[in-house]
Formats: sequence, structure tokens, C-alpha cells
Amino acid sequence: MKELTPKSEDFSKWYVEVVQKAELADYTPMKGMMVIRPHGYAVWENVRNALDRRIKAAGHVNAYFPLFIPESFLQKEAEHVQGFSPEVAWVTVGGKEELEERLAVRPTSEAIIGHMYAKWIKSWRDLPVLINQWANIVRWEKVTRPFLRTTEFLWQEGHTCHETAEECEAETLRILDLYRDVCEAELAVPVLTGRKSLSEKFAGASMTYAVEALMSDGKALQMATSHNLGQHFSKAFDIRFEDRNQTLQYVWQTSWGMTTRTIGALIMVHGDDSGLRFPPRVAPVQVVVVPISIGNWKETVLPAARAAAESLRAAGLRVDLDAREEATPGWKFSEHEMRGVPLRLEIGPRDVKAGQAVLVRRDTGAKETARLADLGARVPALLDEIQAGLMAQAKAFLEANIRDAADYAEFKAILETKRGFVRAAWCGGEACEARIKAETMATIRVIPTEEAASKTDRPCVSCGGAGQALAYFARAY
RNA sequence: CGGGACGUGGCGCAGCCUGGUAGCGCACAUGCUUGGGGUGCAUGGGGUCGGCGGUUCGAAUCCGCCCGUCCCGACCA
Repeated sequence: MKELTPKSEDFSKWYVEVVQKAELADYTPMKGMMVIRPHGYAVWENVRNALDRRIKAAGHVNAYFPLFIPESFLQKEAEHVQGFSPEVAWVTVGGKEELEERLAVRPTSEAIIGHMYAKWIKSWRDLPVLINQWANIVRWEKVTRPFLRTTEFLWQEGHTCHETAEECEAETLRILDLYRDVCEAELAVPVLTGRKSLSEKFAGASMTYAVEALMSDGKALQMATSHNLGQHFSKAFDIRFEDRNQTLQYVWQTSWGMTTRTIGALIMVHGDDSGLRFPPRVAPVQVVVVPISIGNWKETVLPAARAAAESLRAAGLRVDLDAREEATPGWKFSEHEMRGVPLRLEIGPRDVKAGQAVLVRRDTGAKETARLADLGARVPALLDEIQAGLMAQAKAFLEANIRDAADYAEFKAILETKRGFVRAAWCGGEACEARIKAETMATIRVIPTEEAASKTDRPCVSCGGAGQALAYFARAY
């Protein structure tokens, strides 16, 4: 549990080390499969709860569909099967018997859900269907990294059906905004939102919208996606309803997901050379109480530390009392910094005498003393400040790393020297997009959805043709 | 999947070139000591060197194949 490689020296190494040293995850004997350890899983639980609250508040209900999908189902939507087939894991044997039809371990659940929806939906009165599921997913990725890309990962996937195209699009965008809100309000990760180019969209969607964040090494990370599936799947799976005019119509569908990858974003956006810095809203432990062990501390300091921890717990905070005898205070400080605890509360003999405690912020390192009687008010306020402080810091970084490129030379120079997002005009042509990707490794992360934000009179940064939209380009994870 | 690096107690490494059955630091256990930023000392337990095969009297060391990890690309949430 020593010496973390500095972020600036080797970002990838720093990332892998901090994941392990903070005990968020660990590797297993199977390639690309990791254990999410209790400290990491607690983060996921907090993210999940925040998301789940919002999904339900927006009118959705949770359900659970099977892990396996018959091969023939996956094949019903041509683009879908083509997009996912390279990374599907198959079950071919059950017990000792060879299966007649092999089963895919779900890489996403549109196919099985589509099949069930066809059975359940008959009338416009059945619509909208607003179902979400929390599930595990398997995609046989060639290159894996803890949280960012693993063979199996956890996520939620929403699958909705609507009467009209307009309603469907509205749902897609409502969810996009929901994701933005979770990222910014809970994870303290500022994001760009917008649509994807056609080449980057979900296999089988009409349009994909995404929430993109900027990691502190200047690479972008997709935090969530919201797809307008149009009628692609309803036609493939025959999901029809009789509308208000007594004609049969195919439903309009959306699907959307957010994954355990968000934990990777939390690490890469907020972490520093001492380890993790979790935003209080999703931190597994919000306050750690460290008694300063000197002399007869167990009789004097420890009871005061217990009382402080208890009172904060009673106020609804997630509090850990680190009363271990085998570790020194300094050791504990470092360890809890590594683990990202937002606020440390130190109580020593001097404090007990003075009826106070020392509060140390993880985000800034700032120390202050507070009267024990005031902790109930001061600690929650400080946690709010830390949450806001992390957001402000990340936002300043994002804004400082969005740069406009007038021409291709400038575009390339920015990506070479500074990275971050480059905002540039694009003609809408796939050839230009592909060329930019090949030459700079940058892809279109999002094209802002609002007319005003994407409108441009500048020529395409690649070909010089008429610019159709302003797009945000970046190298991405 | 292409290029590169690596695989030796839990972790990080040395030893390999010039074969002779393992060593260091941290961690761990015990005791004392210390304690407001990773305390110090002593004692002790733990590996047969990623796997398989070959060469050899003898392999961590040489050769071949395989597996895995990390980095850089192509693919992806």
C-alpha cells in the first residue's frame, strides 16, 4: 500500500495502481474479468441508487429478463447482429447435451425484450411501456481495463415503447438529460451531450445520443448512451399495436444504458497523486474518524471519537471510525486518502480537552477545527462544499480543454500537444470522419443537439466543404 | 488481432548473459517501543521461479510451444 505512480508520470499505470491499492477491484484468473471489491461495489451501489431513483421518478419500472438469448433472436435485426456478433459469448452445451440452437450470453437485451414486447403489446392503451432492468452483460472484448472495458460488466438498460416518433424522440432526450444530471449532480463529472455520428451510433438504432466526459489525461470517455431505435426492432420483432384509429402500427422504441464504467470516470476525473477523491454523494465512506492514539487514548480519545462518529451517523452520513491499534494515525491518513474518503475527522487529546475536532478536506487538503457540538451542522455543509468543489474543478478543466480549430493543421496540433475536445465544423461526410480518425485517432464524440450550439458557417475542418455542424472531436477510451 | 515489454513468496524487484535446486524491500505473525502525516528494533512463517515439453548428470537460468499481464495501435460501453 505504498508509493503510487504520479498521474503525470504514467497515467495508465497510475490508474491501474489506484484501482488496486484503493481496493476497488482486482484481477481474476480469467482474462478481462475482474472482481469489484466491496469498496468499489459500494460506489456502484451509490451510483445505481441515484440512477434508479431518477429512472423511477421518470415513470419507469424495473424488471428482469433472461441472461441468454437464442441465436435466431439476435439475427432478426441485421445491423444489430452485425454490430455485436464479434463480441458475443455463446453457450452451446447444457449439462451434457449439445443445444439445438446456441444461446448468446446477452451483449445487450434488445432482442429478448423485443420478443417479449411483441407478446405483451396489443393496443395503444398498452403504451407507453417504460421498463428498465439492472443486469450483467458480457462482451468478449479484445483489450480490457478495469471498469473501463471488462468482459462482463454491470449496467442498467432501459427499453421503452411509444405510440409516436415524437414521443419516442422526447423519451430519448429526456433520458439523455437524466444521465447528464446523474453525472453532474452525483458524480461531479461535467459532461457534453449530443448526438453521435452515424458511424458511431448503436447497432440497430436510428440515432444515438451520448453523454461524454473528459478524463484528466485529456481523453474522452462515454458515460452513457440513449438510443432512439425508431421502428427497427419493432419491425424485426413484430411489435405492433392497434392505434386510436384502429390501424396496426409498429411501436417506436428507445433503449439506454449506463454502466460500471462510470466508476472509471470517477477515478480518472477526480483522482490525484495521493489516490482517489470521491464526490461525497457517491463516496462509500463520507467521513472517516481517526482517533489520535497517544498515551491512554483508549480511555480519553476513543470515547469522544465514537460519540462523534455516532452523532454523524445519526445525521444520516456514511461514517467510518478507524480505531485500529496496529496502524498509526499517519498511516491511516494516507490510506483513507488513497481510498478517496472526502472528509477526515481527527480527534486527539488536545481536541478532547478543547471540545473540538480537526476536519481535513480530501479535495483541497484544507484543515479547520470545529466544535464537537457543531459537527452536525458543519460536516454536512463541508461535504456539500467538497461536492461543489470537485465539480467546479472538473468543470474548469473541461472548459479549459475545449478548443476551436479553424483548420486541419490547428486541429491536428491541438490533438498532438494538448488533447481534450476539439470543436470543429464537419461536412457530415463519413470520408472526412474516417480520415480524421485514421490520421489523428480522434473521433466525433458528440454533435450538440441544440440548433444554436451546432450551427456553423465555417467550412469542414477536413475537406473544406460546407460545414454542416459543429462537432466535438477527441481521442477516447 | 498487429508491434513492444514483462511473468521469480501477498505486492514490488534482483538473480538468467557466463546452468550447480533462490535472495532483497514492503506486507504478514509475535514481542517491546512509538503515536497530531506512512514509528523504531528484534525474532519468525511463507516461494521452488506462469504452464507444458525439450537439451543436460543437473534448468529460475539455454531452446520450443502455450497461457497471462501491461503499454502503443485497429475494435468496442
